[in-house]
Amino acid sequence: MQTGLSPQYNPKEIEDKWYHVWEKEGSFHSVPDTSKEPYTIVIPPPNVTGVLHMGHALNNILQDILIRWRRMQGYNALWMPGTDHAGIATQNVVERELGTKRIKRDHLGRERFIEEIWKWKDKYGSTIIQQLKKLGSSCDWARERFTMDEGLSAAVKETFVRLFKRGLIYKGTYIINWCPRCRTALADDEVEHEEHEGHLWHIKYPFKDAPHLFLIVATTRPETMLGDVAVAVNPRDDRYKDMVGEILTLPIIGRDLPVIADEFVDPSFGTGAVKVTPAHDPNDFEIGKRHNLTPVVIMQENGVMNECAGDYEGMDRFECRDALVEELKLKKFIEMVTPHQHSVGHCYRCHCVIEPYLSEQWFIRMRPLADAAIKASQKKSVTFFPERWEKIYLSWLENVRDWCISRQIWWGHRIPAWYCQECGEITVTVDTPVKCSKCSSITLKQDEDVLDTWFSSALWPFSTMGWPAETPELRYYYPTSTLVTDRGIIYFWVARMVMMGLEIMNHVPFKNVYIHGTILDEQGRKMSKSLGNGIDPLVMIDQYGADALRFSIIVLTTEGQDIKLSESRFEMGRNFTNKLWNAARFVMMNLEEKTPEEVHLAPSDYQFEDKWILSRLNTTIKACTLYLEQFKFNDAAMKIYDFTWHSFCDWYLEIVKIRLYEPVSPRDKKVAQTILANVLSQILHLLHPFVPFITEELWHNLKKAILENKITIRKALQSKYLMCNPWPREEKQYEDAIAEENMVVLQDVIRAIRNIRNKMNIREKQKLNAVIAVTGDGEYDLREHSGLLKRMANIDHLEIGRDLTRPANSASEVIGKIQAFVPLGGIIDPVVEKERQLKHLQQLENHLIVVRHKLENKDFVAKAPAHVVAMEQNREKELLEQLSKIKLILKDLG
RNA sequence: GGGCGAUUAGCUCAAUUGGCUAGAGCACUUGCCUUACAAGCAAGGGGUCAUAGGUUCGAGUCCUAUAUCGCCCA
Repeated sequence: MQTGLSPQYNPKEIEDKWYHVWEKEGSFHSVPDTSKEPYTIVIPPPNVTGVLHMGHALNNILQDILIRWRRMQGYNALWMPGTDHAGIATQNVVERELGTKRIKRDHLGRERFIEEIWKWKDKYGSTIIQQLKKLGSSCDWARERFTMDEGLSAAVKETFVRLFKRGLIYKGTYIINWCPRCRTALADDEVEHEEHEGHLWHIKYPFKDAPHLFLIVATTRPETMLGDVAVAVNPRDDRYKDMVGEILTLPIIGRDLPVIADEFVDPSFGTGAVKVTPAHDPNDFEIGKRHNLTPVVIMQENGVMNECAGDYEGMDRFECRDALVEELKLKKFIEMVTPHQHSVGHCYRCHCVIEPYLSEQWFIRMRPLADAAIKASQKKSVTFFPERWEKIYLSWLENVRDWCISRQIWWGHRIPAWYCQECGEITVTVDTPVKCSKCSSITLKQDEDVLDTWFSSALWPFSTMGWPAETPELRYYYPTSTLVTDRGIIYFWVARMVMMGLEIMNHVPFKNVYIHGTILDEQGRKMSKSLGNGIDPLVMIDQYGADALRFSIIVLTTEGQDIKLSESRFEMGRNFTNKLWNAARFVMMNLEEKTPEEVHLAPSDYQFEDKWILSRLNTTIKACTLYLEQFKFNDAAMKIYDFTWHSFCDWYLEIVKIRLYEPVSPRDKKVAQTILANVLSQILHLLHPFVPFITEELWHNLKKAILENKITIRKALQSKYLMCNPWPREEKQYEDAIAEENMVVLQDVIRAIRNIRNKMNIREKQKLNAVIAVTGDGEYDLREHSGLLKRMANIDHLEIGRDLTRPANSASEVIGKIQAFVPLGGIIDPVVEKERQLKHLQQLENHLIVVRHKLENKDFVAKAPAHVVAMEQNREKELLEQLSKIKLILKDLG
């Protein structure tokens, strides 16, 4: 018996091989074909700077399962891959690298710096793509896109121009979030808020006309007082009512500050009087507008104080804070300092403290776009799985503010707006204009800024399909079917894609959104580089194999819950792939015939166990398909796992060994071989989306063995590769409830006898005799299955009959209406046996108490459904019968 | 401050929408290298379902509080 397969599964020998074959054969490639239904997923494009982490792994495994499954189901499945140019992140990476060579981007200039980034991208940008391939991702690589490539850039420009013309994009001067390190504006959701232990400084502002009197304001950011233009109080605050209209003197600087009244001021915060710094605080900006105050900007773009900061010019903002507080203390302007916890915004790219900053930027008017996106989910044009995420999506859309889309960096899509140097007119067009649209001057200068990366990502579902060109792809694949992503980018990406899809394409970009959990470490913390608690998926693939990684991760993924992960969890997947490997090895070893003959089977050829395993398989196919339709990946995986291991391997393989080793007829052996091959083949099909490599490898070996040995396969071996074969279908004719019920009884009896063997210290190899007594009419004709029973429990002489009595010196077990007696003669340990029986007696009595308690409750009998009552009554009867049997045995034992 | 999620076996998680004695993987105990697999086989042990009330004939499941932990938003 040789199969050429090693007794241990070695993933390294096969994974790369199959990936290359699939790719070379174009198996991942999809082309529009109106005779087939499309199933489309666009990948959440990873950053070009990215390196595969566990979050990516989970995200892409889920997508690959869906794509492979739908492809097998006959859909024209497209998984559109690509990467994101990640403006700020990529620019930071390249700047850092140049920094090691003591080169600054300002020295290089814009064009040469961008050249450097492209060079970097060409060199490292495909890292994560190669890593996705290691996972087995069946993306259509021929269609791979990059958010900065020509087509996508055209889509960005076209969208910008359209939105501008529709009045949805405007330019204006507002308070935005400014990162002094990245030297750019950020959108609201690009700011991460963290609670900080800070201080509340109470500062005395003297009255101009009475410098010995003060009004005290409280602030968490004292350095911003340099930009103060007023002090505001609540108009209903009696403490300050009389002071409204008075003039204060800004300490240090000496600027006049009017005391103004504004509803916004919360009388309970601090002293109830707040300094107003319109250039450095969003609320103050609004107050400033209401009161016609001129903002004073006190900081440069790099966080260094400017000329308006007086003596503090040239000082970093935090140094300035310390120095200024010192000076205020010295000059007795500090009333008091109290500890104060407040939330501080940080840049999501560099973690630097964000500065609210007055600046002229481009914005998208969000209200109309958000309203459309809200309607889309309310109408279920977009459905979230699990559905609770819809609320998160809605709450953001309902409260969204205008989106600042301009970034003061160099790497990205340059804003298609040109300024006339003569008349100041702004021309917004897709193609570079030659002259001003108003005065025809040719002195045009393009806006220096680039667009937020998420602007281009928002177009991803249609820009990747060729839009703005009217491509067959766009018509065929849009809208896409499912989006799979992490909850972290519901705002950044999912909501914005919906808005842009509706605005530009007049249709949502995807029907379903599946939000999966976040991968955490063993202690439930997020995996991060700084904590060093990450698990590298590539190391895990190297150690356990990609399939083991995939299967383990999926088994742990329950309904969008977060996943606590440790390295040892991958053993589960490895053990399973090894089990599968060996089960297949066993099947193939036993298909081999010297002179194979073709036999066509009829259902009448099937033995009991054949009918049983086919019925179980059928149930498994049905459940697995249903679970996948509901995005219950782990239930689907567990179902096949359980069937493969605990039905097929533990029972079917063991039961049919006798038919393979000592066949009663060549035909019956052939029957067993055929069922083995067929069931294994179906298992490989069901498992393929989860563990693509090992299943493809085994299926090819199996296919070869099937053909060589003239096995009639249940399904024609259609495709060249398993990945292109049809997904198994539920077939009613294989359903066999009786076979399933009977097998449960047989398994119970076999386990009971094995238990006796174990408890009495009798080796497995030693044959025993057994007497099986069936009470009453004996629902199960055990005699029909006595062969199976004898073999599986290693019984020599077996007597089966109605109401047989217990032979002397027997160990016994009660299994429902059946009693199994194992005569042990001198080797029985009466003490152990009595203990066993007493324990069982106790269990049954406990159960009886519960059942009787229910039945004695009149309300239960009256109000519970009849079948529930009948069930309990029946149980009571069974329990009483079993108890009487055990009591009899105990009496015998003395 | 608001919202969401979690709390079930030593650990990590299930439980088909309220109805059999709450399941699985890992870990544990006992016995096995039985030629598919020791990454394995066979047989076991292990749970006051966070707490307190409530609804119901019946609650891990529904409701109301409370506690602890986590995430998001302000």
